[in-house]
Amino acid sequence: MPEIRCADCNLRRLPLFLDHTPEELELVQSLKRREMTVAAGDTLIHEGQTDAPLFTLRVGWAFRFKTLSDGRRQILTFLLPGDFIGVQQKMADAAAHGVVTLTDAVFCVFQRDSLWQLHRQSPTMGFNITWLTAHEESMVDDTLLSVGRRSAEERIAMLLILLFKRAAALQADAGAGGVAFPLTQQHIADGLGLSLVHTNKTLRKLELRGLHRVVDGRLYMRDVKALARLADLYGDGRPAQRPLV
Amino acid sequence: MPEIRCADCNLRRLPLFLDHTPEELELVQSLKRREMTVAAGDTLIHEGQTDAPLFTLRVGWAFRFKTLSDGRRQILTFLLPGDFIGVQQKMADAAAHGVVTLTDAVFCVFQRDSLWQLHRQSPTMGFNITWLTAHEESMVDDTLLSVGRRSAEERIAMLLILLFKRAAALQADAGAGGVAFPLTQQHIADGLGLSLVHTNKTLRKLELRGLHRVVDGRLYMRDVKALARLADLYGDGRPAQRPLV
DNA sequence: CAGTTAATATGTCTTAAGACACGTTAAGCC
DNA sequence: GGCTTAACGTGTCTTAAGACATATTAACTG
Repeated sequence: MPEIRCADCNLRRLPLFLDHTPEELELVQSLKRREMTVAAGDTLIHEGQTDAPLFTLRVGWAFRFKTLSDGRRQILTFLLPGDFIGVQQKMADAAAHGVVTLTDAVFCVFQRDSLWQLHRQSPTMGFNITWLTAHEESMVDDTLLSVGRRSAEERIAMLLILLFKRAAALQADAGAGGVAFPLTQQHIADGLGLSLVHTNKTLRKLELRGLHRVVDGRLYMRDVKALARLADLYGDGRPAQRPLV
Repeated sequence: MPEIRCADCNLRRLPLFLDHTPEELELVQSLKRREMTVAAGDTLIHEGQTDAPLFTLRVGWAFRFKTLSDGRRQILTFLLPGDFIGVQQKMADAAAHGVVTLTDAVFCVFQRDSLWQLHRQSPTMGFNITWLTAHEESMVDDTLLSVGRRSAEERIAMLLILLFKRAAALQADAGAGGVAFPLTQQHIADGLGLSLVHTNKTLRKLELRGLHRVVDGRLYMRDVKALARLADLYGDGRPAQRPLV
């Protein structure tokens, strides 16, 4: 199967992503080494690995996580198409995080010094990298607020809304018929600092109250207003337009 | 009182910070508008404010936080001298976080387009900004792991170790006689997703076990090994050398 | 097609952490 | 010297979430 040219990348057609100049696209293209197809549940980056290259997730979902030595796991963020992966590894003093796929996935793999090359050859792309990194952090900030201060119900409401919006922004029809939702309840639990059982019960409760529905790997929102009230979320929160590396 | 020239900044003499070229220093100097002195407990950036300038914390401690509408507060990170503040506000789509000082503090204030100017005029400084942003994120990642998956005792052990190391790296004697520790128990609670009362009891328990001591606004480590074991922290974790903007 | 495994579901019991109600201590101040 | 206020400390009771024990269902597998 032929690899896609950056300029032809299907993601770029989505209104979620900013337009880039031909020069910028050419630069990104020149740093791209290959594409990599990975099965669901595979490890892309091992926890503690420090020599990983940079990736852009092109197809599929994944997540970043950390674990304690006795196995307790915390998922830091979920990764969706367009997410740029590996900036933290390049910088981290402390042990880094791992990355595992949730679905079959395709990644664009960049050469190791791309981070520097992007900054050196294009201030705009350098700025975009900073943007993406800051944006990633603000997602972790939100999760930290949830895990630290929200109840189990509130956390789940929050997660459902945010993931729904992110997923909807990646498809043409804005999620009217639901969105693909490849997380198991264990992933939700690990993302919210809850136990599997309590996650199941809470999810069940919200579903019974008619707030949402998960069937067959798809998430349907039934009462976004109620979920948003629960999560103490205001603003439409449509995801901002973002760069795509 | 005269403002300090970047090249003469006392922080730059610390081994914690990387050396910068005269050109880089000149660039930073040219973007600096003024210094700003702020009293302990004052608000530097209001939650939700989007037009804040960029700052570097030069003297004192502060913290970034988010709150829910009913007042529940989560501290995201603590800020120490050398920390660069405001990148997230510039990028955030969602409501941003606030910044409040813990002690009297001095900030260097940069003009509003500095983020772009740094990238445009110096790839190295642009790269440094990305570095700092990624580093900040990895601290939030660590906290999220704590809050999501560590017990109260473990969380407190973690926080004490990390803050002690950061504070020690900022003074000449590596913290042999303890380090200044301006947090109240309420701040610790808000940083770890605990209640004030439970924080007090847990802190008390660790102190009684001889693991640490807090007297008179200073933190003394009595048994770092035991604390590190509790926190499931390995590696000496000496903070990496970092850029200073 | 029995046999295994992953995911979801539910009931019962336990516990870590929260809530509430007080005390204590130290600092600032008219 | 009382008066106020902020931070710290402690005991008792409650509760949200965890632990454990089982089912159920669906998919995969040899």
